[in-house]
Amino acid sequence: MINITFPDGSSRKFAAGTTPLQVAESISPRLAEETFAATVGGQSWDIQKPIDADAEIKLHKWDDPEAKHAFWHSSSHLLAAALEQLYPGIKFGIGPAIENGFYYDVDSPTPITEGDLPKIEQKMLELAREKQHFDRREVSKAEAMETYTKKGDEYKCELIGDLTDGTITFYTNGSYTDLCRGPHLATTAPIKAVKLTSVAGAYWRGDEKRKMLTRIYGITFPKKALLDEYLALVEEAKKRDHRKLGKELELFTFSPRVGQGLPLWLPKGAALRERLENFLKGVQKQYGYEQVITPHIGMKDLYVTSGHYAKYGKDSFQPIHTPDENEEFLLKPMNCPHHCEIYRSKPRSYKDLPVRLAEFGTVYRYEMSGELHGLTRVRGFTQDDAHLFCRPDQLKEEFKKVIDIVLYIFKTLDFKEFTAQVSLRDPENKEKYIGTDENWHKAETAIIEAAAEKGLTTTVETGEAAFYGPKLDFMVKDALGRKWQLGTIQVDYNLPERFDLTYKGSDDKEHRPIMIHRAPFGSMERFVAVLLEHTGGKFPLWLTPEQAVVLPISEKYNDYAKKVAKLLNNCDIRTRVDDRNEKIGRKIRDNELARTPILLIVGEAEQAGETVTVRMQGEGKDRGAMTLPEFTKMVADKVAEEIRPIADNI
RNA sequence: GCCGAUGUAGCUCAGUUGGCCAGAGCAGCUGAUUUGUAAUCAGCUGGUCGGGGGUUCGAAUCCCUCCAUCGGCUCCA
Repeated sequence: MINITFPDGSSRKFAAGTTPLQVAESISPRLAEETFAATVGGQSWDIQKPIDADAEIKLHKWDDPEAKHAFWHSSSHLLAAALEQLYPGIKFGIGPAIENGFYYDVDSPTPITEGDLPKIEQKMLELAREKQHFDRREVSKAEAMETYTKKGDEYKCELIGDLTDGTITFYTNGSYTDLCRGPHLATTAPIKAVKLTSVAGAYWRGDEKRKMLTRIYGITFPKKALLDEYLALVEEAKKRDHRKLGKELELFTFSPRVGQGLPLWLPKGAALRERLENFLKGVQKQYGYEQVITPHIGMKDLYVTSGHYAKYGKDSFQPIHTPDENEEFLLKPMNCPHHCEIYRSKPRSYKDLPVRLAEFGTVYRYEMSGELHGLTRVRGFTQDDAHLFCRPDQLKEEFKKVIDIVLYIFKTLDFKEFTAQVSLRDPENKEKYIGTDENWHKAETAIIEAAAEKGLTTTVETGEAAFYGPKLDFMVKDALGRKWQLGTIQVDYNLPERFDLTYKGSDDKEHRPIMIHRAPFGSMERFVAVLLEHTGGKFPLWLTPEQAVVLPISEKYNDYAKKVAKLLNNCDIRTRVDDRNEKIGRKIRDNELARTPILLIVGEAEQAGETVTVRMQGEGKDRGAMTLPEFTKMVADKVAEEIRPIADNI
């Protein structure tokens, strides 16, 4: 007999060799049906794999990531099984479970296109209904190699070559056998709904010098309803795609004549962006930042000095040709070297620090054409950049203040869920980084303590630090639960060294300042994209390009409408008149679709009473008539509610 | 950059066994209507069918090439 301990601490005796599935069955048949994976003694475990010794057990139902992983991994084998029947001679690369579903990389003798996916789905469902068992078998390296050599699958042979003898397992379902670590479902029966989402090319082992395989992406569910839910979410995400909304709301556009990845901001987009910039400028001013302005180009030597030129390679930089052949300018790929030169422009005393230089600096980076994507990946973008030069004893305090700014921004823009990642250096590979152990230790401690003192929940990633210092990155979750990386705060010992930045200490000696790079938005482009997808284009009132539109019932009231708009604009409420010769229903429809937050309807009654009838976006009906003072107060209150002073938030 | 798909009016999209002057809806313009809470009616304008080259009596449609857009390019068996 063995002792099985459950997560709640209780334990029961079972015969040795009992499987997690049998454990589940002993509790309830329903649980057995819903259990897709198990963790036994801290290790992921097939639910049909016998347990031979005392162990702690955790049974995973669909909502656990472990269950989804086993479910999707098994699904990728099911896909492979279907492909093997439909495309004889097909060879297989890898087929893992991923965050949303799974994929399999294949080398098919006949091309597979999107049009083929439905028939593959059908085959998968057919095989799933056969309730094929997943059988696990340990094999020797020699046997594994022989199997795949015989089969002529060079990809699997290569994988086996990298594995250690004695750790290799095969899984078989139906007539299909695959090299796999597992774990898997007990049978294919729970796979009730299948959707193959796309086919794409993918390099074998991600190496662009190697052969390109066909990657088939898919997702499966234990219930049809879950698939429908998933597809609905995908639909919603498509509706909120910032590229689509950017066009619909006339925020930005691209032109091939200007160039790939170079966004053109339209009037409304520029207004939105300007408002965001002013918001951040206002916050930064309160924190003692000073705005600076630096050119869009710099001498090549500047970037050689900073080390960026060597680090990123010359292909990332755009040369600017001038009549003088001896001059070489580059388009500015980052602002830091320019700000270092500003720091250097006069002698600094320890009393002057911290020096906080901020700039909405536009930079240019030559991303590979296939990497470009809407506003999130572009070749020219504006960083909400700032560089703080401080003394070692100020580092932690400065870092905490930057965290405050980031948190204030998230709160004001309604990003309720976010995580923070601390990236440290890899202590095993110190030579990859520059700087002394002492400085690294100080900087890492400062970040960890600052984050803890600000009450942040952080994950720590060792080896993810920049070569010049540790950093803290913020990831937000948007309204659809998708994660985006936004702000970043980085400590840098490198540039002060390279630019020989100093300050005179109280001891009358020269000291080296520490630099903090930070960009709470990341870039204006990326932030606007994330904000668009987060809000679905329904921006908060303080931020939206057009706050109110006055809708005259007929042209007879256009003059009154214009008067209202003029008065409101004088009160800094961004207002326009929709004086088209259209019926009121039409005007409401168009302006609702344009996501205008406030519609003001004016006709006979309003004109006579000097009022406006207020209809808020999305409410479906109006709130009745208000006088203009009442209305402006309502707007002011709402904006004040949205954009609270920093002091209220930290 | 590479693999695959796509590119027709400002927008969304029809239009392939190659065949009369290339279509629709929306937007725009003109006129009628003067309207009370999600599309008033009528007329009109608008396209080098992504660019260039080729095949053909004839090309949006077939071929080549270039450009752009979209999906993807280790979340390791």
